[in-house]
Amino acid sequence: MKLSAKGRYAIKALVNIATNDSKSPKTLLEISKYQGISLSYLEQLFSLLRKHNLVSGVRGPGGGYRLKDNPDNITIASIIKAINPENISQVDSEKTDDAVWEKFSNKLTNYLDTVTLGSLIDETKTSNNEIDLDELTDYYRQN
Amino acid sequence: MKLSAKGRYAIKALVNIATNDSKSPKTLLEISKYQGISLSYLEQLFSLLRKHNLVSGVRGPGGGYRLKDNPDNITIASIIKAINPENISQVDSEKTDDAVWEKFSNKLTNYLDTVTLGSLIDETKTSNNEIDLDELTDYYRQN
DNA sequence: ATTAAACCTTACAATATTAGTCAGGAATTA
DNA sequence: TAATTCCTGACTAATATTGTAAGGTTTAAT
Repeated sequence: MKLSAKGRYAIKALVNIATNDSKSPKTLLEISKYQGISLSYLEQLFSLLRKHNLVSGVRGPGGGYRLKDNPDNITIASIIKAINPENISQVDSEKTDDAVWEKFSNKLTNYLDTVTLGSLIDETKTSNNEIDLDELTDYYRQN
Repeated sequence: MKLSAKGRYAIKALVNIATNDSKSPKTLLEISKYQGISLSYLEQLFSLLRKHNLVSGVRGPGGGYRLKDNPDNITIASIIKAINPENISQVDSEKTDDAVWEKFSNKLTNYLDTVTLGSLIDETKTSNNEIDLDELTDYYRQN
């Protein structure tokens, strides 16, 4: 479980996509401009995110990226796991005899499994394209 | 909020001290042998931990380190904060305009404020030098 | 056909972290 | 007083992180 700038970029980018009001998918170029990060770096990140089934890419003009699931179903733990290549399984198994760290790591992972993209999105901010049912109900009641 | 090997060493070392059964304080030499890490590196870590009032050193022969507080009162957040010099306040203030990351960081810090050293120590393992009150009560009830 | 975008690969470089050495103190107590 | 330990700071080498650059291929909309 590693928390670094890489993870921060990934989480921010995914929130960016999650809050995308447009019908068409979000391009990495837009995200790169918004976050002030190179397109190339984002491509590397999204290659991993795509391989781990968190996003799906749409090629060609008008293409871009969409989330593969509802923001409320995408956890921070799954994002961090996706971008952290844990190929070094030998090192990992060496470390697993460390009960203390394993216990903490488990606690943290369990927690990050409860934090979703949706929970990071400001609840008051509603999409332009979506209908707020409560507002609509209030409107009808008053008229 | 940075989670790295440095933090792992610090947390492990503090748990090591917390579970120290001996009357005398735990020496860094013992910890360095146990963890397979250099004494000098540990000294650097403990310099920070001491400055942040998490441990107190006892000098001279038979000296070593003790926790400054009960393991249940020492949080992971406070440990990580202690060993991560956040001198780079400019970078921090630049980043604070990032609502998403700030929200996540706050959530994580709040969580790590609830995880204590005590919660990482195996509950079943009781110190040799301490009296288990429940056991004592049971003993008296039976006799 | 042209274009915009994903998608892929490799190389490169700046910076940060990790892990440690070395050298010297200062304080404490057996 | 000598052993033990804390404490400090400077320095270094190896490695990992973080990111850019530069090329390409594939796909689909216009």
